[in-house]
Amino acid sequence: MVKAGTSKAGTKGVARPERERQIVDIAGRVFAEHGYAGTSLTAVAEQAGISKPLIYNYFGSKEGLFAACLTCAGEVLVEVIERTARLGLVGQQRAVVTLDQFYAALEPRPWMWRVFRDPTMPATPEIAAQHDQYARRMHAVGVEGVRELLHLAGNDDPLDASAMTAVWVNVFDALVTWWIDHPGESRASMTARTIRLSGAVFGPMETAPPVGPAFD
Amino acid sequence: MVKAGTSKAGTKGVARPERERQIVDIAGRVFAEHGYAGTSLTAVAEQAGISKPLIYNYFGSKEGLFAACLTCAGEVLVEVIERTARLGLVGQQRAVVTLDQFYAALEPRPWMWRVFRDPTMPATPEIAAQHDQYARRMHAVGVEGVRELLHLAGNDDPLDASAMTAVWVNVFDALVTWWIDHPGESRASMTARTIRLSGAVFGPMETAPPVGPAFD
DNA sequence: AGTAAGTGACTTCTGGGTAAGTTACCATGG
DNA sequence: CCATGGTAACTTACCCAGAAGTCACTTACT
Repeated sequence: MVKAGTSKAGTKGVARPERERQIVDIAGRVFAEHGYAGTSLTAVAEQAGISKPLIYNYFGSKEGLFAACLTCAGEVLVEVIERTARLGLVGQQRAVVTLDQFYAALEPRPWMWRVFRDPTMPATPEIAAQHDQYARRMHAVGVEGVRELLHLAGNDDPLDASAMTAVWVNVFDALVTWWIDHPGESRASMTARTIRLSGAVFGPMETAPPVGPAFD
Repeated sequence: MVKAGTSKAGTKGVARPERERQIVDIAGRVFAEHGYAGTSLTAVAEQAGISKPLIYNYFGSKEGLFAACLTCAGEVLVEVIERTARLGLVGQQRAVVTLDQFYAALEPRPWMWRVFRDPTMPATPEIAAQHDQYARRMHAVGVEGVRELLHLAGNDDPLDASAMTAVWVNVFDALVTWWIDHPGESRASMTARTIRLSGAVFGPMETAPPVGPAFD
């Protein structure tokens, strides 16, 4: 033994699963703020109050840590969008309710959205495949709604539907990002704002949408 | 002298201003693809067919090179948006014409948009101030148009206008990014698509917009 | 000859990743 | 109730590739 008592090694009584959740949450925040490429694991470890090797112990690599964050984000976001789609709403109502559900899901962890859309995420096949899987499922739901809208306007061009879906996703992005930049706003006030803006653009809705808790 | 004739040093007959433009153009492309944080100047130099010290000679640092790209992008984009605003169009027409002008401006250098919105750009005060300056001017123009739209709907909330502007900017972003991802599309086909989508969402326009060359 | 354009070969430092060890918890057997 | 060893949680101190940044030098044009 060397100078017993001076070393700070040794368990702190935190079990692995809890510590992993903790690290993913911190890392997600840092990834969201600086992007994958701009993030150093030293900084993450510092923020999390632990040492770098522990991260490697649990996640294997920087990419592995990002993959964990991506899985966390992807699962939540896909779940929300697919569940909301099953409500069977259409048009403006569908849009507003989906946004409201997103706000609810992102309220505790706003970093999820940024991580999912990080343009600097690693370009490896593993990450790409993982991201693609979630993106496809979300895109499929989005395209379905968009195609219906375009069809009503007499447009069945698949490229138009693709572009329109991109627009729609970015509208989400704008509102979520705006929300992150205005931390004073609650989920409720964001949803109210969404309804006002939607009304200003498309005209007011006939019936109030069934906005409620995240899980009905 | 050491082994005269084997060295590859010496001018290649390219004047500094031209070489600078060249480097900015290449660097812009690389920054756009990998983000500032993910880009190495060695790679840029390689792509440009020159050596790294020349970049440092002309731009001082990696940040300086990025600043040059940002200036280039910011000037062009602000000029487009302010000039288009002066046309005095409103509503749907204004939106479509602005987008068309953006497509025209970005056709030769699509990287400008990505560089301007790079989330990994250096967080130094200099860069932040520079970016802010351009962003403010663009936002101001956007907010002006948006406020009018909202006012017509009886909404004068400044926060609503701010959020709506963010949405509007991201709609741009979506279409430009979609375009970058679909290199087969020309500016003309993008504008046509924009008009179709705008019509599907807001209803067809009464009068055709005056879409023309970048400079009238 | 003077200067602008240009480079090879360095130094330095950051950040991903690792080896080897330290400490606390927890089961057992006495 | 206490020693004792096994394991899981943790750290310090390091390696090393690659990228930022620099220096001394060379070549071509005028």
